Amino acid sequence: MGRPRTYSRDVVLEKAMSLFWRNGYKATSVSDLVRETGLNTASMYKEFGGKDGLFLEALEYYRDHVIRPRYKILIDNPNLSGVEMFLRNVMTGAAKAEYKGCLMMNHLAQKHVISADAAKQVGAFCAEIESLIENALRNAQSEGGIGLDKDPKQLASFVVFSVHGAVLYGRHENKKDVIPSFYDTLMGALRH
Amino acid sequence: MGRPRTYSRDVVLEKAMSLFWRNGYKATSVSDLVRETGLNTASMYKEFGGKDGLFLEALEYYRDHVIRPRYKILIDNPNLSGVEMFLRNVMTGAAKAEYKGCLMMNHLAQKHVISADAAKQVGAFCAEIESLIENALRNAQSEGGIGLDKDPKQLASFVVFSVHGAVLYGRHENKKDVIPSFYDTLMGALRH
DNA sequence: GTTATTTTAAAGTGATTATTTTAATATATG
DNA sequence: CATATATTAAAATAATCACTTTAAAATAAC
Repeated sequence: MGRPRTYSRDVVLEKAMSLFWRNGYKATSVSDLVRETGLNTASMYKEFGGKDGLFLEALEYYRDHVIRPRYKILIDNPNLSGVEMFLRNVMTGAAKAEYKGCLMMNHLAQKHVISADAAKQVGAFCAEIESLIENALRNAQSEGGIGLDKDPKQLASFVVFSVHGAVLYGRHENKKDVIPSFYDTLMGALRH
Repeated sequence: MGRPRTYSRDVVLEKAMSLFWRNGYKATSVSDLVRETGLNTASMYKEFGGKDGLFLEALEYYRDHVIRPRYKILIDNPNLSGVEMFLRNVMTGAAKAEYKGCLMMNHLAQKHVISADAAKQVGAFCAEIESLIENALRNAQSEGGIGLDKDPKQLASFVVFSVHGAVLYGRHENKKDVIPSFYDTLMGALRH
């Protein structure tokens, strides 16, 4: 009952995500959000509670619709080749001209500017990837892909650390051509 | 002649730098800046032209007073041990609890929010470090510290890429203990 | 078709944003 | 001591900030 809404929740979240991704939480205003999403101000507060709530849901949307398909590769291939493919994807992505970084990791450099809930979400997101990679590396080790002297947990942290590097380094407009070469250097570090 | 200023330019820049470092450009307001530095609003605009100008000078202050002493180690030791010491410093720094990242690299994730001049400054800063490391690695190669099959320029990019990783990854409050171990993994990647 | 319910459009909220202006204050020079 | 010069304090600016309120509009149930 009542007047039907004219907006699609997913369309709104998709557009809000894009804005937060490109400009960051602080530099994205509520008027930017309502203008770009088409969502009415009152409806935005009714639906998401405010800018913080919309940001939090945009983070979840990003995780579920942008990143989850990307690390499906790690779930389907929980082994060394899964890690290889994942890391190669990250590096080729970061080498693209219009690279925007990662919505989550971008906000690590502005952690105290976002809400505590949002910061927690960012941490959980990175931990989730790290544990997927750890699992893959553990399998890789038992298959002989990486040496028994290695610590899969530590190596998984190192891989995610490298992803963080790509997220920031990929923002340099020059330097784009060298990024894919990091893939080989990193995989060498995993094996040796 | 005229009324003497009651502020010290360096003290103002030091405090402004701290604010921008901790909160980022966008989340640091002019009223924050005048309150914290003690500098009067009118004097701020007279001396620095505005928030953008103050930020730009804070970046320069950071480069000259915070980072330059840190990569003096690369100038005094333009070889493999210089790179080792530099990288170890970065990793132990990023592992500290109160780690704030790098004022310059922090703003890579919010590049379009800062002025074009500031963004250029950030790029030049990273390029400067990269060329110092390249020089050190070139010497390391002729001294036999790293193999002749390696490309010093590419390795230097990889090292700076790793510094970017530390800057972001170091913002995770948990995960602090694993960061120093990345040093060994990275140095292994340089040698092998 | 009335009523209850929900969303919309649009104006209004006070606080904060970066920046400017006005006038008082403090010094160096003549 | 007067004057020129520069910095100060403090008020004023218009724009934007996140957010709220009011009332019109559109539907479902009765």
